Amino acid sequence: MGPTSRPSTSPPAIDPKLPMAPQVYGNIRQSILHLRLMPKQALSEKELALMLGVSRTPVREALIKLADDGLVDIFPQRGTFVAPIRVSEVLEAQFIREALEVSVVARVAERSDPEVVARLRESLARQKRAADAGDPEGFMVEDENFHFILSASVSLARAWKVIQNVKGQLDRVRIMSLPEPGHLGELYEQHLAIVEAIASGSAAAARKHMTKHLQQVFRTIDSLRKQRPDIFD
Amino acid sequence: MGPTSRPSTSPPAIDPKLPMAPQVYGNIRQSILHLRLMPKQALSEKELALMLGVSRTPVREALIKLADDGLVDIFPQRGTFVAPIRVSEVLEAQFIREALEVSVVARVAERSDPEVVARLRESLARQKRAADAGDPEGFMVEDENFHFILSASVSLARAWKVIQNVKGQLDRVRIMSLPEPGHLGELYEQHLAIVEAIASGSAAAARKHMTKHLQQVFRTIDSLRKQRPDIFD
DNA sequence: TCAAATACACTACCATGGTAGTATGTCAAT
DNA sequence: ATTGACATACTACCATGGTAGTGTATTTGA
Repeated sequence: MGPTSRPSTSPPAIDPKLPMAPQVYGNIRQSILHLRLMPKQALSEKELALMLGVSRTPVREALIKLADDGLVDIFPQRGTFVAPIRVSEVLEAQFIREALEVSVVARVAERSDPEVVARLRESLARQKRAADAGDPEGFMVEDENFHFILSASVSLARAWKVIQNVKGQLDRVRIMSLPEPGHLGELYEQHLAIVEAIASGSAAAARKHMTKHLQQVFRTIDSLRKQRPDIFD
Repeated sequence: MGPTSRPSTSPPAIDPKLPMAPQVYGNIRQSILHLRLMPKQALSEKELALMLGVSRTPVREALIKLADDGLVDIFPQRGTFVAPIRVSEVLEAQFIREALEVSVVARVAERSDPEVVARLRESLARQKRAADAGDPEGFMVEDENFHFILSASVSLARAWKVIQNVKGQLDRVRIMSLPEPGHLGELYEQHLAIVEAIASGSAAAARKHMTKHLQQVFRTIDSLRKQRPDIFD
């Protein structure tokens, strides 16, 4: 691989000027979500600290937060392990996310702010480009941004934080299914329908389309359990 | 105060056999919610560690988690402070809680499990006793339990965790308003209506009554802002 | 050969010392 | 009287050593 080629998802380097703990958290989290750290794999504070070039304290703090997210299991005095993909927890994360995002998008549709709609349409354009180019990584980033715009536009920062946290349980299956042919286009169409509902000021339609969009993950889980039964509970 | 009198809410003692960090977290959290630690008050790792008889590490970990809950503000290299009651954050917490609990109770009503209804009625009986006795502390405990039963009965442990976390923002105002005359009875009646809806299997009615119940806090905020403007942002 | 006892390597947890960064109060210079 | 430099006293953050508890391999007993 030449210096110009971008690794599929390189773990971001650690900046010694910034607080270490959040960076370590983000780094490990991304590694788990992208399955560089495989489910059930043992993680050791000492080893991670060595790899990331920091001491054990920020690593420990990061692992505690990841345990809170349900992405790692900490067994006191025994060890810390990447959490297996537990279907029940994925479904519960979906339930929580759906409850929140549907409520959020309803509020967005009630306001139906043209400036917000414009920003959403810009995001849609970028999504279309990524989908047409067959760029799952790029699409993923813009997908995140799309959903962020919704929460932020109605000043629900905390809701976004909660969604982000529980979404970790969903992202591992979502990321694995992204490369499937036609999938990106499907997601784009669903986003489009949501924006149209918002633009028309119909909270009920926005709710409906968001619900359908988020329940897409059910199909993803089914197909994935057949292909990769090894990484489930 | 004699040895038989129970302090209104004594901070639970630290058990050296159990993991310290969660105990410290719970202890400080309760102190904040019950306003023994006042908004904007400075907290120092060292001082808290000394008071609780533990080292600074578990205190630090507890404070990090409390910062995540929005109950303390950590300013790196400057200090940690009990978060003021920010109305915008209280309202957002209400939004999140409402979205989740309404979805939960709808699911509970869809199932309408008689065994669950029976457990809810038992909780109602205990609430009534506490309300009639004018025991806000006892009512509060049973209130928590009531809402816990709802989430647990449909196997939504994570949802309960999320609700608990964001509810911290609401509890400070809720706890202050509990002693108001007639308030306990009101809450009891609202709980009762919710249980009736569940028993009749009407998800729509359950949603409606839960929404109304949770929006009670709006009135609480209004009256409290007039009485105690000092503790708001 | 097999079971119980032991030693070992490993863990997360807690305690504590060092460091860089920030606020405040003191004092000199203008 | 006001401003600037400097010393001091804090802070959160990170590094690291010690400890009790846990699995596993090894040895010891028959």
